Amino acid sequence: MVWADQMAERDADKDGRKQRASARRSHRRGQILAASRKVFSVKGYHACSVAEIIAEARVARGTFYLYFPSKRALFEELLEQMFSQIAGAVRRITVDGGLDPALEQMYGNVQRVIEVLVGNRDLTIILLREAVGLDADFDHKLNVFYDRLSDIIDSALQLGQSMGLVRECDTRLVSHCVLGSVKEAMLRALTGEAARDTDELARGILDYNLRGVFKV
Amino acid sequence: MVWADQMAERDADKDGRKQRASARRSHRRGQILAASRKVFSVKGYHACSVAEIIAEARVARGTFYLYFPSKRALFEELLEQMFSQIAGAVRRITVDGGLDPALEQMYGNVQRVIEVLVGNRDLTIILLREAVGLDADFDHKLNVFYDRLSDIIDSALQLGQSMGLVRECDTRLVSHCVLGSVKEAMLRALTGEAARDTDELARGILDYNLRGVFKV
Amino acid sequence: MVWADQMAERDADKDGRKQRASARRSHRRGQILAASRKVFSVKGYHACSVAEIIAEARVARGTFYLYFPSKRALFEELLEQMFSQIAGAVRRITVDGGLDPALEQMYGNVQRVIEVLVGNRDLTIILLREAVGLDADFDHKLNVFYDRLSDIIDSALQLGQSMGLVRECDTRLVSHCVLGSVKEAMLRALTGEAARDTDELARGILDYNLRGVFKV
Amino acid sequence: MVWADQMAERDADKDGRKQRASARRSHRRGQILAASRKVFSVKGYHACSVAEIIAEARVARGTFYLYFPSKRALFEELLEQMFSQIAGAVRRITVDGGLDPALEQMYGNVQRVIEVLVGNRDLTIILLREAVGLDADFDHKLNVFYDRLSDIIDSALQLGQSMGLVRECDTRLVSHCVLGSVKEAMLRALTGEAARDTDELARGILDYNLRGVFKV
DNA sequence: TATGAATGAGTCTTCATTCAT
DNA sequence: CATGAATGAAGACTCATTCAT
Repeated sequence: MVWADQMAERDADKDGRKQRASARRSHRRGQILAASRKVFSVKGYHACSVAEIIAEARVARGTFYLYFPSKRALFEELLEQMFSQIAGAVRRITVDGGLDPALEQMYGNVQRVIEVLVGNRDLTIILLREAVGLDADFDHKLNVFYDRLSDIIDSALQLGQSMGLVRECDTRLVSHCVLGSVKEAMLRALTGEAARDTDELARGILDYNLRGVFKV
Repeated sequence: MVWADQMAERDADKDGRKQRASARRSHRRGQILAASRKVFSVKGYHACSVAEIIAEARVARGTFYLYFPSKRALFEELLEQMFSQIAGAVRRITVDGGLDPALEQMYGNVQRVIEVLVGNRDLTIILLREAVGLDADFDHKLNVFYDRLSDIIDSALQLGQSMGLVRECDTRLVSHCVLGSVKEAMLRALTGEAARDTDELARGILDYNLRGVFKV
Repeated sequence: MVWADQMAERDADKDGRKQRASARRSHRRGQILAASRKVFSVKGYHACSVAEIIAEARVARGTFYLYFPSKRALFEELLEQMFSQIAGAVRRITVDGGLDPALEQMYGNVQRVIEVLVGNRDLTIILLREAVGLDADFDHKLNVFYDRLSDIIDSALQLGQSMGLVRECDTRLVSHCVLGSVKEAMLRALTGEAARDTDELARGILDYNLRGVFKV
Repeated sequence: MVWADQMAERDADKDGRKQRASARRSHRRGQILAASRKVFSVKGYHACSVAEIIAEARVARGTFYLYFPSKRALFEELLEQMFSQIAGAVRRITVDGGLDPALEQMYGNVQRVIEVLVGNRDLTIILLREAVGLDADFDHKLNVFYDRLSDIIDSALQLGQSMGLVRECDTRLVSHCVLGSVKEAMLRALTGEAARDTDELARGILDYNLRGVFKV
């Protein structure tokens, strides 16, 4: 074997090792992330200690801090995941073509969000139940997130108004109402014992938001 | 002054002292209750220590435990207060006379609740933000409370349906939506910097819930 | 009524008041003393709080400190009572006449002590069980007391030796043994459910101490 | 070095580390146990705080709770040690051969017990002075222990009676006397400044118990 | 990289004692 | 004298984080 080959092989080795190491690395992270998701969703942030997380993850105490700087940071990352997934599911309503797409787009948004929430039951419960009250800084992050969501809703409403679809109203206030109705309905749907059909949920929530409870 | 008079006077004295003592007693309770309401609403249950409460209340550590068996019990009492006030503001819709009273009754409920919430800003924030995640037992209490509210809404919806006022829908789901919309809207209204007009809020929230966002 | 008579009457009044006051005073003390004796003997010094004592005595908190400078001082006084009673029951053996009086004197001592112990069951239990371990200062007092008792026993033994009644032995060591045997036997007798006959106890303990367990 | 060897070595390493860790672990326990033994024997259970124990043990607060669930549990373990050592030193008297072994066996028991007590001076002082009055549950344990000892003495006495060695007497009462005499004599011997010869002590105590104080 | 023993700041709670009425 | 509300020092215990191996 010539020199160059040896080098090449060594590099390959190194890469392999790195990849393996990296895979192991992310594996560890995943272990911890998954375990914490499970534990947090059952007992809540405050009621669950690092000890419980590492026990569930079958990882040593030190290892935990090898991958996460603190319990709080881990929690933040967990929620960050949710943020991006939900954010990814929501798309701004556009009016650049198609027939009556606005409504369909809204429905799509609602359904996609619900799917994300249902698909990440544990994370959703965490997000909806107690992602609040950790400290001022954290609360701020959460507010920003919900503000973003509510902004999207707000602008959709305004768009609807300009299109003559949405009635006269305080869109700011109504966007909060919309957000709240989705949050509560979903939390109930996820924590209730009976599993609900995603589509039905989406349809029910959307109907409520569009038409209210009145007959006419 | 004869013996009987002296006794009577002494008794009066004693009663007077007792009354004053009792007044002081409840005053202290009030001090602590108020201080904790303030502190909890700013920093949250977990982030605030007994030390902070007694500092705010300007009361000694021992005094705290003279009036409340534990930090947790104090918190529970705070929420219990809210529970009863809100519950007291909500009245079941009745149909035993009057013209179109149902709608007015709903409006009255919404407005009264909002008034209670606005009038107890700190408590409301505590209730809406983090009265959750303390422990299983406490969560249960909260759930029971919200269930009761949502039950009241539910039966109002069913009544409305039987009267032909409310459209066909999953009243259970919709009651959660209604509850959620009120919770979120109120939390935003109370934590936002701009104070909002109670009446306007009530009207906006009610409109949203009755008619949805659609024009027609 | 003439002046002198009035004065006399006033003085009598004053005395009467003083006496009554003093009687009340000692009455209060007695109340507290009795209550604490009861409570201490059941739960022990550390396990019983001032709150329990005043509850049992039906006396206000402040009143307690009107009669006793501290919980600890009260306890000391309780034991002091025991000390003097026991000390009063023990008399030095004398040889100044009578036939074989020494033995009878010993028996008398043992029986009188036992009577005191039995007659003050609560105090005895307190004294024998946990009058130890409060703090160095207190332990010292207790040691002094027991040393005095054991000294009395010691000198009785030495006297017995000089009279040819008591065998050759380390009287110091034996005096401790004697003391210990009485303490343990009495504690068992008093805390055991079956009440024992005082005379029988005295006889049994004395026999044991004089003749040991051996037949010959 | 082949793979299997590497693995073996790694395992050996791991084992080695574990063993060392375990050694360290028990070392820490020992440190704390020793420190508490010292502190407790001087100041007593109640008068000594966890702070003092960890100061003496030169260990952090958390470390204490790493090895013992509570101050009380530590204390219990300390006494448990004594229990088993003393219990191990006492053997039932048997009559299945040898010449006059019963007496020698008794002497052996007494001496072995005394050796244990002397060899664990601190623990003995703790046991004899204030292993009482902590709480009902603990007192019970202690009573059970002493009952066991006194039972052993009792049955030895009964055996002695059946063999014609021990005189007619209430063996129950006498067994308490014997126990008490040993307790008191040992406590005095251990807390007195002058160290005493074990053998002399044993002989003195045994003589006292067998023959009493009388000459004949 | 992985481990888990060690750390100590921080928390809640108790209770003997004081003092204004 | 009597009261009991108020005090605050002191205690036991927890748990997120660090670090030597």
